[in-house]
Amino acid sequence: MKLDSIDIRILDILQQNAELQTAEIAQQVGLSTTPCWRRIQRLKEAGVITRQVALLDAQKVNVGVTVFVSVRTSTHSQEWFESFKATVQAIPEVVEFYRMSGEVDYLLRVVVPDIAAYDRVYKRLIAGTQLHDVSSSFAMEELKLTTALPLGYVG
Amino acid sequence: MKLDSIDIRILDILQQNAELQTAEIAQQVGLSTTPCWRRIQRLKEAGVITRQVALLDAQKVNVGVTVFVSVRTSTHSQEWFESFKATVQAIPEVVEFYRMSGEVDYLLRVVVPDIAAYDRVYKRLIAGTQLHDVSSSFAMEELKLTTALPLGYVG
DNA sequence: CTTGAAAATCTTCCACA
DNA sequence: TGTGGAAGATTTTCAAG
Repeated sequence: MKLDSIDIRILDILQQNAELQTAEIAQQVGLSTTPCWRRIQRLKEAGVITRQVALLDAQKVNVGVTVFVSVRTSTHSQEWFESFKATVQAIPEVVEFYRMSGEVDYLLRVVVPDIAAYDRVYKRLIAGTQLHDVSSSFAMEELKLTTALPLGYVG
Repeated sequence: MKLDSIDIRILDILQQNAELQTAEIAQQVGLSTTPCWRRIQRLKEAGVITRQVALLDAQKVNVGVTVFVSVRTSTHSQEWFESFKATVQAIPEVVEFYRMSGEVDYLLRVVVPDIAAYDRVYKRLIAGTQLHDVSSSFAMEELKLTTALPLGYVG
């Protein structure tokens, strides 16, 4: 799908705040509401906008601690991978999970209330699947965390 | 702020999909629309719900490549930190940025279209600030990535 | 908390330039 | 593409049980 500069501005706005009404967005991009509404519709249908969600304050829901977990494994069978993947995906404290290139095989971001809770997640991780090496790093300070993707590479 | 089990179910729903109308959410949690609407309002005012955003398809906006960047530094002055922080926060390709405990001082998640684009971000990172050691790992596969926080620790 | 309903606001779509 | 407006939904507020 082709996106012009107005589409990009609309996406930029919606990535910051999806509660704005169509008329207000239209005004900000210099359109009247109908064509703006049509563009947003098109962006959703094309799957550029995948969904709209509420973001919560991590402190206020008591998961203020972020831990990055690096996993190295020796087993590389498909069967093992499927089982490990399913285990990890089912843990709600794991909010990100990647297969990596380089030294580390997998990288996870885990959010928990405290170290004790992390330890329980850790035990759940290593239970069941053979992991060669698991190393945890704690985030001391969150300097930036955004869901807004950069839009400079579109088109 | 105290959250009961109905609030938690409402948050769970809104974390998945913030487009649902109040009446539908009310039905799902077994309430009529008025009290459900009031709860959502309260959750926003209390700052539990911080905002509502549109999520985009990373492939479709041409930033399908995720890179994790580990930064080690020798300079630890406040002045240096402020300057580094400002530099990094201003780079839109950096979507996450943490100060870490342990071996690595900072960890960044960067999204770009390809390796060449990453190299430009990399150069921008090391320009200006003295970095002792910068190591990049590429994500080969995104196994899980969610904005939904676990709600098992509330209350 | 529930129901029911009124008022204000938005979204959605139509006809037309 | 764009504009303006009509029709239909929704949100938001209120009174009363």
